[in-house]
Amino acid sequence: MSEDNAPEIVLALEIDDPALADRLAILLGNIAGLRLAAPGEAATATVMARDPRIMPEDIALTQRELDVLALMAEGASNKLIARQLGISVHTVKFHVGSLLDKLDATGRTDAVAHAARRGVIEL
Amino acid sequence: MSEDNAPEIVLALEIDDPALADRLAILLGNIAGLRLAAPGEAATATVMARDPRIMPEDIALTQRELDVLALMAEGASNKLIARQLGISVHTVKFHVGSLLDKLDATGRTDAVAHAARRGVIEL
DNA sequence: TGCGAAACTGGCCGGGTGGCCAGGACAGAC
DNA sequence: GTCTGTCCTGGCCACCCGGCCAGTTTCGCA
Repeated sequence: MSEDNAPEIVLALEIDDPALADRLAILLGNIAGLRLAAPGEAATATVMARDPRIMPEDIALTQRELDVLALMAEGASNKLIARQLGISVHTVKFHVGSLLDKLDATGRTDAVAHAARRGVIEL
Repeated sequence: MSEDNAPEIVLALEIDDPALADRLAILLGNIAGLRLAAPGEAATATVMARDPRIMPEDIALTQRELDVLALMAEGASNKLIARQLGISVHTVKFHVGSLLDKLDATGRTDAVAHAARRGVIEL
């Protein structure tokens, strides 16, 4: 047992392609000393599709949207963002609306999560 | 088609920690349908070390709080979380309140960002 | 057996959020 | 000129969120 100071390795799958993710999950599912991370669980290592994150430069966010997004990620409210950027709350809402649209998110929390996943912002 | 519609999966290891890389190489080395990439070879997916980010033994979150947190990270509303977990909205709010407190966050967006930063959840 | 922690539920309410409508200023491309 | 896109602003409104009060049950542990 001297060897077993090594704890189980927990692998997180971060793969968009469902087919590939499935195959990997099956292949990696039954290996002693290794298991897949439960959703939301902290992992030892991550399996990612080739080309970590920065896939395309798609999403095309404007500078102002990036400003707003960054502050959103800090947990700032619309009012605070408005004050920070020197614009009105209405304008902030406008940008937030655009972000929800472009990031295909249902709310600001979802927007930040999506953006982080895609590498648009760094948490 | 005996051999498959499913081509071999090639995994690249990008892990700095030699001990961990070794263990993974051994574990992943003998799995049918999967092999490790030769140096420089194009891979299907990559295994990366999780950011050494501050790992938390600290932040003691209860199982229920983790459930709620995971759903929050998906952008779910309190109502949706309640339905998902089969509990009332009030209870969800109760757990969210605890999370904001424990994670030192000002709102749910901030809570998810903090949790992700600290490795409590995977985005 | 009592005690605390965790989980759960309710009501109430001020303020935040997001969707909708409308508009204007200003740049660059056609 | 016209047109398109970005950025900016306003009002209105239904809904959501987070914080406050209160309570119950269930569980393990001392």
